[in-house]
Amino acid sequence: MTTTGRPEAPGAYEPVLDRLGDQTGLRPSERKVAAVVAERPGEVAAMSMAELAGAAGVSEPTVMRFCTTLGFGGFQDFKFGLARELAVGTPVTHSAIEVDDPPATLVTKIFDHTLSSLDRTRRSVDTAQVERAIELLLAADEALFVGQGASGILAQDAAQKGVLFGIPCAAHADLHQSFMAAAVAGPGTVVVAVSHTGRTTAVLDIARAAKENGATVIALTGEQGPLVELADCALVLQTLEDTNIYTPTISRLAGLVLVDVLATGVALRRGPEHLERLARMKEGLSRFRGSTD
Amino acid sequence: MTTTGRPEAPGAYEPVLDRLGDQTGLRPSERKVAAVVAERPGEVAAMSMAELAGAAGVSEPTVMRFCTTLGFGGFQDFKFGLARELAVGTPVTHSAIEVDDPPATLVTKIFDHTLSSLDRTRRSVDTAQVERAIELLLAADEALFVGQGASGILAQDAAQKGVLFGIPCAAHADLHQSFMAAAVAGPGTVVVAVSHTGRTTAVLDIARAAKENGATVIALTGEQGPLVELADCALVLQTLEDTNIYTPTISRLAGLVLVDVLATGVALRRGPEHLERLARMKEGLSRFRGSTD
DNA sequence: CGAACACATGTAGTAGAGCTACAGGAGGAG
DNA sequence: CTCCTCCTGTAGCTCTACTACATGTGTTCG
Repeated sequence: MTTTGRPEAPGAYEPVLDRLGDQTGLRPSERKVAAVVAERPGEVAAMSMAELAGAAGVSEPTVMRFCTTLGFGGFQDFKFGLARELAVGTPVTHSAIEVDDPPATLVTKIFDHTLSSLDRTRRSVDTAQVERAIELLLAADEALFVGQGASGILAQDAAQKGVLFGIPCAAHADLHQSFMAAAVAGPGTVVVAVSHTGRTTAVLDIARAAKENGATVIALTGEQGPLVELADCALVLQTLEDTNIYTPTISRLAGLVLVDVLATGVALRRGPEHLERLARMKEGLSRFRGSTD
Repeated sequence: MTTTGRPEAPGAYEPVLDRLGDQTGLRPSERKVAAVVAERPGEVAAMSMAELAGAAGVSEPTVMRFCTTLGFGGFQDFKFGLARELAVGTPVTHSAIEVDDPPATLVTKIFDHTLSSLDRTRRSVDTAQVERAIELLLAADEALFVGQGASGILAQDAAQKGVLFGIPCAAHADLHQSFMAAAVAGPGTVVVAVSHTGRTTAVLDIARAAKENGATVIALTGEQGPLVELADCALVLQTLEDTNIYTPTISRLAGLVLVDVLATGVALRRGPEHLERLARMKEGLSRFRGSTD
């Protein structure tokens, strides 16, 4: 965006609630403020300075100091940061799922966690690599999506977007088939290797085989590692630390969105007549409702 | 939450930017304000009343009237609403994808759209139906996930969460297999029928067959329709109007998150020893890195 | 065709918000 | 015990958001 200090959108983003925990560097009375904020962030977002000061049992300047200590320009700035964080969903760290949560709470917590996690992922996406991936896909004659387990589903999803990519796309359920396809690949093939861990051996083997045949390899992964080193282009998706039971979903969601970005990017660059074909196809699809989705 | 008029979190939620388009009911000079807000919402969120008035070329009370006309309590309230909406991502309606968008813009727009769309979906989820679905799954002996095309991938993903559900889960790539499975289903079987349109004939047939055999049917769909009428429990996910090329993804993402909610809900209710088994399994998985994801 | 009305807009004024400079007081070191 | 340092609250200032009122403009009806 801009490089001025004046925030265009509400400020450079650093998690607010996270920092309330490590009270190092916070003065004693400021911790009272932190406690109130951590306890009822929603209410605090609607409070005035005097109200928050009263609720915490301190004076107004203390609240002010609390804000500046946290790195905000002032109380207003702090409130916006808080509102922003609340809007995007309370990170699960602060609202861990409990065994006796009713379904309504469960829905809220999981959606919140998903939203805030996707939000963070967005900020970590390397657009240069995305651009490169789009170019590689544009130059390719065919694409092969490879992944195992959860990542396999992501690969299949990507392959379904073949019409957008405008080239033949495949994602084999069986990795042996993928290996065979990679073994006969040529310079015109792009292999998109999906692996959350970045070290799935089967996927690595396939990527390596493809590369030896002169094919291009795009890595879609969650961590640095052997797959990234091997690939011509690496899309690394940072998600929140995976600590919970239901975790792998987040990275998969982030992957899906990124595949969307790639597909859309490629489709747009293929020019107007390609987009027209897509529109016609969509129209046709909707007319023959009842057999597809 | 609370039932008081005083907003706990920043206000009852109604899209702000959407309403800037239909300028019916807006006074001429208020439209100048609306234009500025629609054009540079990010900057506006950081402006004071005087600044916005200056930017729009009107007086401060006009800005004030603009806010109240939109249904906000005042300028502050409006700013919070705006900030909230910006935080969660600008809906694509207001930042449609252009052919010449650079990748960075593409990433931002698509992520924004996804986030805001998921945000809306969250608000429309019927928690009573979620609770019912969880109960049905808890009572079941086995689960069968059915879907075609994009929804098929969703079904597969759900089936992969079988360990969480704690019962045998299947999702056949071939719908004939699904039909056969449904044909031999009994009262202990839960069929989760996934269809974005809610009128996919093949899926409907399978659901109907299962129901005739006494199985329970949970519908996971995007619209009211025959599937919902047929089902014992209907999870209807409202997403933004599907107008764009890359649309189906949103509904699929929403579906994934909801499946997450179901899986987590079921797992939690199965009791501590089930959770322990899960933890052990996860640990085992991470140790044998290199073959799974 | 003109007068009166209603509506839209800006001007003036007020209470309170956020922020700053300064002084008092508690706690620890010498 | 005394001094120094850091923390906290008091007092005051500026500018903000908001309200009441007056002016102007467009429209309708006699």
